[in-house]
Amino acid sequence: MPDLAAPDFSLQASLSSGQTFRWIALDGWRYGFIDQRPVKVRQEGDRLVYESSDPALSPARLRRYFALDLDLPDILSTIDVDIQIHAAIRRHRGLRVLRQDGWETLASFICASFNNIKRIEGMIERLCQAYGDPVGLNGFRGFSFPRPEVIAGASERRLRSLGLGYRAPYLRATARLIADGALPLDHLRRAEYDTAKRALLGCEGVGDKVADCVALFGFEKYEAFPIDVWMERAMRYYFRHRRMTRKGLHDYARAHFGPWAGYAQQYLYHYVRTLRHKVSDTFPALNGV
DNA sequence: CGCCAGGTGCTGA
DNA sequence: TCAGCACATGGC
Repeated sequence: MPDLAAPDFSLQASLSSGQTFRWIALDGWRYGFIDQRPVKVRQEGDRLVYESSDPALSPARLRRYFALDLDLPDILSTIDVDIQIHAAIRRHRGLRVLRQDGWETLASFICASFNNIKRIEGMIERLCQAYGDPVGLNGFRGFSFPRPEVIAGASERRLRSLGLGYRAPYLRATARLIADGALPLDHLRRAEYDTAKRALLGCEGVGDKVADCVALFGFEKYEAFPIDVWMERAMRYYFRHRRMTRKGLHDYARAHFGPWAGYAQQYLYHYVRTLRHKVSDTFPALNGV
């Protein structure tokens, strides 16, 4: 079975930190999709073992998807600037920001707004069952993520029946934008962060937070610093700036962490989400204030 | 049951 | 520019 070098890597932290919604644990493997092709992976020490029936999924392709070409210790050293991020890094070292498909990331995070991860996973799975193509790998049966053209032609009623709620028209409108060529996602990969984010904000259902998630997880914009309710809560204790707006926290964090702020965000997000106690106990500086 | 969730769009100051 | 509000749904 093929494998590749995976130093400074935690598959578990990377797949369970809320950046991707489609990987399934089964028989000691993680099943998912890369380039619409099913693949299974497992970490063994500092090797990543994988299997796919499609030869197009080369070791180089997986290396890129899991960001194993980046020097993680070097990245972490640039964001390790205070005791809170230091604790998050110490706990989840090896977490990497995956390089996911741009369209799938955009569609997924439109569904993710004002929602919880369990339900997001269910919504996306039903979306794939309804509009994707059936694929299999060993005992795994799944569905590819639907192309924008297919979602663009879906009825709002049917999308709502999948549980998308008020996001249904947003998703369809965005799919149409992509299908019509009005938003060329291919260009965004090479664009600057500001340019990419501005373009993404032109989609319905995409505000600051979703645009930052898509820029970071789908278009390699590592300066992006998405602020959801968890990050906002943490940041208010963290930076003692409770009165700042979300935009204020966002700009402050980007300046604080620098060009790899997106990595800092992902470590902090996963850290506060996996604590057993409240965020205010982790960041006690303002207790009683 | 009530509260919460990887927020956004709209409105009115 | 910013605060306040409605919004669908289901997990817990």
